[in-house]
Amino acid sequence: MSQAKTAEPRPYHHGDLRRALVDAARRLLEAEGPSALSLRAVAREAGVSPAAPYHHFKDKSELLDAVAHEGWETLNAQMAEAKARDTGPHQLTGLGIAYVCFARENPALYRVMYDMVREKEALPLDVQGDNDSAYCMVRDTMVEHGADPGAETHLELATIAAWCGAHGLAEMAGFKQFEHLKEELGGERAFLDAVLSHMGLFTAKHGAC
Amino acid sequence: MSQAKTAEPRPYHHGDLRRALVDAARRLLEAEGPSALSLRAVAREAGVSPAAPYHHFKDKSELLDAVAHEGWETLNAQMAEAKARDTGPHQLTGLGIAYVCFARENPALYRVMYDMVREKEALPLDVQGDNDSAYCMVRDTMVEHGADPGAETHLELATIAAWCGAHGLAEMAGFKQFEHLKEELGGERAFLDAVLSHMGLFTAKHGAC
DNA sequence: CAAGATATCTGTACAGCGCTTAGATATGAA
DNA sequence: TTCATATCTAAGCGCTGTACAGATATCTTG
Repeated sequence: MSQAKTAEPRPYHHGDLRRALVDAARRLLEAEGPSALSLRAVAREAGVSPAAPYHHFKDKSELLDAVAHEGWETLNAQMAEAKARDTGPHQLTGLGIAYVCFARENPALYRVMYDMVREKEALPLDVQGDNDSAYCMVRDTMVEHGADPGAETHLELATIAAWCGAHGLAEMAGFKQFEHLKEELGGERAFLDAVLSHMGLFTAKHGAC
Repeated sequence: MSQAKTAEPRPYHHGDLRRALVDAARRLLEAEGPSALSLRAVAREAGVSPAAPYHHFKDKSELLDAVAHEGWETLNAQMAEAKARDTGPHQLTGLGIAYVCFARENPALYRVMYDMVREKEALPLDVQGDNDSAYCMVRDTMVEHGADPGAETHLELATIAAWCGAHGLAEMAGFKQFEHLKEELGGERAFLDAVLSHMGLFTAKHGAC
């Protein structure tokens, strides 16, 4: 491509309202939670009129899509980092911990991410393709030194099972019923480690969050 | 108690508007999905004014609580039924299947149920108490003939791990990426069976949905 | 049966929401 | 300089959750 005609539209008035809107949304999300994420509130936070966002996003859900997309990118990056940090046999555990820790540290963002996933009924990145999505990272790590390569083990199914467990734990780790367990085990991190190891698909204990 | 003073409030005008509202909500939920569940729409469906529900529910979320509560009761009943149907070594698998099947057959209701759970940050029924909640049922079944009673097995953690896996699968089983797997395995039911069995905590395959 | 207390429901209203439309304004191209 | 176009504002529609005043039906008490 040439330089800056078809590549980037480069807005005029605001500089980059699209960017500013996504940032404002993330700021609101962290400060006030997912229920405060109205289009009008985002526009207010960004200092523009309520109708301005419609020149950059088809509707509200498209804005949330953009926020969620950045969330998935961050999650992918953090999991890649965890994988690079530990190349030993506990890599899978490290990935699981990284996943759950991200969700626990960014609960509002994780909720927006999964709201979008539920609406689309699909994980955000192509599972088939050999891209570097988190899902494929888990699957590949499973091949390298995953669970026992028994006769009945189906790679894709094992990956799905692991993903389901990690997602379930990510959503439920904060439940009040489990607080006594966290104390018993010595903190939330130990609790996450313990539950993941009981899932069988994340084999040993580790330290990577 | 005597007859009808402290027992049931028995409303006057409508007969039992509270009941009618919950039923209307469930009807709307099944017909139009969770996004159509506005308080006004429920009141419309029940044939009363928009303000009428406020004499029976503090606010909208309390109405949804009631709907979700009935959902959990139904789920508990279906799991108890599954447990009674098969008293053999595959009881745990039957419970897992019953859980996921309920969620898959009542997706909108399951969403309302878990929205409430996420908001309260707690499972709906007391996990500690020895009541007959689904959670306790899973735990007890695990004791009776669950996974291997190895040295490192912590009953509560194993139950949580199983619950996380089942919830994850319940939310993700419908994802488009998994359709080719369902075909490969011969239907969604076989897919659910296979993923659950890969979780390790639900041991063998079974037939109970 | 009469009458007052109370629970239930209606009508109306308000602020906030997502979104649309028409018009103003700033920018890039001719 | 002029025009086309991209960007933003102002105003408004129908919807939402919720509050309040008043009407009405039922229960309770005499």
